[in-house]
This record gives sequence, structure tokens and C-alpha cells, in this order.
Amino acid sequence: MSPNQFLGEFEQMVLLAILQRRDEAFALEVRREIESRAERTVSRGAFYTTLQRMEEKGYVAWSEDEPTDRHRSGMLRRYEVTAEGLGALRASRDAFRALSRGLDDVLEAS
Amino acid sequence: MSPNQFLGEFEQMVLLAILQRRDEAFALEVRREIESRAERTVSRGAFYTTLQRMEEKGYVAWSEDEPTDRHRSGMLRRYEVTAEGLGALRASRDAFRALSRGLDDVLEAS
DNA sequence: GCTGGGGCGTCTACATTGTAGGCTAGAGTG
DNA sequence: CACTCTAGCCTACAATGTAGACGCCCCAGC
Repeated sequence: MSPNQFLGEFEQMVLLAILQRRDEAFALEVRREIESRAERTVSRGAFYTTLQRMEEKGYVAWSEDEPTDRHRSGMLRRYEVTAEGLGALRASRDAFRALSRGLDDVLEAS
Repeated sequence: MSPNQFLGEFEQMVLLAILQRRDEAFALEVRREIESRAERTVSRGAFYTTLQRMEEKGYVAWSEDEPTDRHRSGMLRRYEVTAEGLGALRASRDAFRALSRGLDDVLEAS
């Protein structure tokens, strides 16, 4: 059997948000990325819990780093999506696309 | 019963599969649609449980109907996505798109 | 350098969603 | 009538989503 497991809905959002930030994926920035793009609030608990679970699954990794554009000198976590995480994201995306194919007329209207 | 903002990953798949079948959305056909397009197995339990939960939330509705292309004479359920269900699907889709914007280069490669 | 405030990350706890497989009932077949 | 087949139900549990309280560390003010 193939890796049948799909990512959860929020997990996908987090991975996408990290990718959006490219090299600037400090936790808080990632969180704000989700909040502004998806127009929803993200509690710290929800955010870090999901991040930690994905770390355990090997989908994300992080390293301590000094933020450049802040007066704050402390180290912060800079996240990145691993190759496995990217693969899982693609698998979910592919499945979703295959199921959406040909439905644009139904889904676009408003 | 808090009106959760976003649909789960499997819920989205089920809604999309129903839409794919248009007027022929008998339960079994919907299930096969998911299995073939998403390349995964869907147990009856998982399928009907999700369907029932979405019925309770008002995202899908069904009516008994006689299938046309079968020798079986019994009535079967024909499902449809309600206006609310479609709205929820669009909301999830929009959020996902906003988060994916500009990442095609990262996501497409293989 | 002690202390208070605020941002960063953890922990606990619970709600919602995802999943499998056994069970039941009713229709077809002999 | 038993005998099979299968659509849909029920139970049970795993995984994911979510919030808020808590603790720690850095900086500013004393």
C-alpha cells in the first residue's frame, strides 16, 4: 500500500505558510501568514501543537536563529518543510485536484 | 455545537465526489469516485460516518431513489450537496488557494 | 542587578474529524 | 424457505484541531 495518510486541513495550512515565508519562516511570522491569508485566528496552542506533531512525523524541522529585522536579540525558531513534508503536501494537493477536476463551474459561482 | 469554520480533509473529498457525480450521486458511486480519484481505500464506516455528520451539519442531503442502471430494485440513497455545504467547500478552497498562491514552483517539482 | 511586562514556546485538556470492522435487514436466487 | 449479497448502521477508538493557563527569557525601568 502507498502512503495512504493524508495531511489534515490545518496541517496543510501550516506547511503552506512556512513555504510562503521562504527563509524567513520564524514561528510568529508563519502564524500571521495563516491568519491574514486564511482570514482566521490561530491560537498559540493550536499552532505549536500542530507544529510539534508534524515535527514528530518528520514533516517540518527547525533551527534556532537570530531574526534580522527585530531589535529583539534572543534566538527564535526558524521552521522549514522537509522533503517528506513537501511530498505529503503534494500528495494531498494531487488528491484534492483530482477530485476537483471539472468542477470549476460549480465551485466558482457566488 | 460550534460552527466550525473549515471542513476536514475527508469531508471535502466527500463533497467534491458528490458534486462529481452530479445527478448520479448514489452512495456507492460516490465512494468509488473517491477511491479512484484520490487513489485510496474508503471503508464503509468511514464513509457513512462522515456522510451522517455532514448531514447533521446541513452540508448534504439525500433522497431515496431507484437507480437506473441496475437490476437491483431496492431504493438507494442519492446524495446532494446543499447550498451551505457548497459555501463551506468554497470557503475552504479559498483559504487553501490564498495560502498556495505563488508556490507553484515549489509544489509542482518532482 | 532586581523586578515587572511582554513575547515565545509548552502543557493540559477536551472537541471534532478520520477510520475500521462487525451487525442488521431486506431483496434476489435456488 | 434457507442462503447470499450488500446498503446502511453502530460501536469503538485513533488522529487532528483548538483554547487557554503556565513558565521562561529578554528588555526596560528602578
